[in-house]
Amino acid sequence: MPPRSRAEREPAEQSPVARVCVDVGLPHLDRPFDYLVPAQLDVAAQPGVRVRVRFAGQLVDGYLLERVDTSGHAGPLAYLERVVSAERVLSPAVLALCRAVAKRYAGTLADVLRLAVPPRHAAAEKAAGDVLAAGAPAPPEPTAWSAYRAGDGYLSALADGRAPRAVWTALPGEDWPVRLAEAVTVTVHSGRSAVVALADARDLGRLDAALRTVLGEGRHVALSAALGPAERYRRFLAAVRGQVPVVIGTRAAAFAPVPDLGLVAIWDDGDDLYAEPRAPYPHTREVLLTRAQLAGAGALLGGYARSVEAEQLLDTGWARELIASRETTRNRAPAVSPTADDPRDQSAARLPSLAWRAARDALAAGTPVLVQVPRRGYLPAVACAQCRTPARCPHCHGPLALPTASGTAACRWCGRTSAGYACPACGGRRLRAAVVGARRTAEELGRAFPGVPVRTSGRDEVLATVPDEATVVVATPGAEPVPDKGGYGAVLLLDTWALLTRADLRAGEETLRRWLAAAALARPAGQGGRVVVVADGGLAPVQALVRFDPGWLAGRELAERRALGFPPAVRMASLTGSSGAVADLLAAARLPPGAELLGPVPAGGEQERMLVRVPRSAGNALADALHAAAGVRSARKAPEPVRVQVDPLELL
DNA sequence: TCAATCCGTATC
DNA sequence: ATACGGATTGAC
Repeated sequence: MPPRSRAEREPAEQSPVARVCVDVGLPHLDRPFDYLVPAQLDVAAQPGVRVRVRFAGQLVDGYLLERVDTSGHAGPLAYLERVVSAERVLSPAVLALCRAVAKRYAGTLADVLRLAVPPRHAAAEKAAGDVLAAGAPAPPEPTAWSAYRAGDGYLSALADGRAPRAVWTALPGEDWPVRLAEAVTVTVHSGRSAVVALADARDLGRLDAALRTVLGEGRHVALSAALGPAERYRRFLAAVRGQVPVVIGTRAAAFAPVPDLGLVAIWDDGDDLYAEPRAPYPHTREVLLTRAQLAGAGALLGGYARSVEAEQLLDTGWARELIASRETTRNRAPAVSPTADDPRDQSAARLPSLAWRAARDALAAGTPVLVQVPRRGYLPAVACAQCRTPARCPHCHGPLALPTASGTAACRWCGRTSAGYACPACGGRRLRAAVVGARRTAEELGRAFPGVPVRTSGRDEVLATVPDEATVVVATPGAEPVPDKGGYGAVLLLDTWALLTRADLRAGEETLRRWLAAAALARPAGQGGRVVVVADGGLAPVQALVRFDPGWLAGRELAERRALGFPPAVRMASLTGSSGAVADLLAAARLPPGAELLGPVPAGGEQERMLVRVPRSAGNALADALHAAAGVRSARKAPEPVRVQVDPLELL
């Protein structure tokens, strides 16, 4: 009910001052503003509701953060214009989380709130949430967690209402959705709630199904951007209203409101989908860890692989290791053999003979075969057909694009065509697509294994499962179908050099992560399960795969990051913009002592990038300094923006 | 001396 | 962003 006229408005009797976070993206306005609550809005104007206020002459949206008795503001206060909805979408705990995330990432609270609270959908709000409050779920049964050394202890700690923190290295073949559902269920039984983050819709679907079975129907909601706005808001409201104790979902679910948090969990935290693309670019893992810290909740970082950040949590003692014994791991793992990528040793379909034999034997035994190939165009576009050296432009060293029908390859940077290309390494004159796409690989394999069905699973068309029979599946990383039962008889990892030679700090870790995701779907060696990786057996990621020991590689990588001074061993910020704007920001910033500047390097177009490096202990000071400097610039109406990213994923 | 305009600054 | 205040400029 809007007030009829300005003159009639009177302030509410109790706590007439509302502190409001206005939704403007300007860093220098990143603080609450005080408004008077008109008596008519007294009841609706509760902390956490959306409001509309007049700000600098225009109506803007905002969140009511708190009600207080008096304002420190010297001038007169304006009245709240409207309470958009009485729904309290921002809980105190989530507000505290958003503030911490904004601080950590040098961003504004308004920006983080946009990530945390989905857009309102009035119709969904009106339709009274009728999520069925199901009866008590079945008591948890003894679980397969005892295969891990501290597994039972971890679960009983959750059941006892404590807050254990662990990095969990899942066994090959592990039914991880069920294990996660068990951890969530014992937490719910302790009277607390849980939040679980998954990288993509497929993983989300698997955990969703496991929770229905283990926890019971109607006790959780799954949030993802793929839902329409109405359904997304409806499920968010179910959580806000305390109708479900468990929220699972992709990135944004890490902010989901649940009462009395007992556990945060994330599966496969190395997946780069967890890096939020919108300002201030927080990483889901960091959001959840911050949340566990603030709420005193347990934390579980699970995966077949181990990220360097997870390794660091073990190294600092923040989390404990949840891992099976070497013996158990050996018993569950397939046999892994590296084989050289030698063009002279190729049987059918460009397969090295070892890989071909492994596939043939698995098919003969009536088991499925998984072939993992990198996504087409993944990196170097074109390579020498003979020695596979990536083809580079002779003029500017940019990558060459696929040869056109006329046989010339054009540079993707400078556009020059090089008709008479000769490989600088071997003198070869023929070029080929560096990564053979999944589809063509499938055609070639179909010819190599006549009579066997060959299917593909890629980004555009993902197969969820594969039956336990003689079938070849060609999949790109992340799209590997899960075997109905038993597991693959053979897993072939092809064109691995395209992953390994990526110019990325995380290439080794990322390669192992993708290999393990495929290899973990193979049968144990005792049941004939084999993995053939077409790569040099001396490489560290290959050794880690052979031993199924991702912790070993993560430890090495962490040591290397320390030596090189890269995150997570240090805190870094990247500043991207025009060279003038970046210099301007740095001039305005009071960087903490010992801050080191790296760069500038060109960052595409007119843009360039500077890196600022500080010890981890100065991370907060760095973020504060950059946020303040951005505020000074925006107050001055500096025309050119600078993008500030703290610990960005792609650093090289 | 006054009004139109420019610039800087706060935005409750 | 926009709105306001104080300074600046130009014409009477």
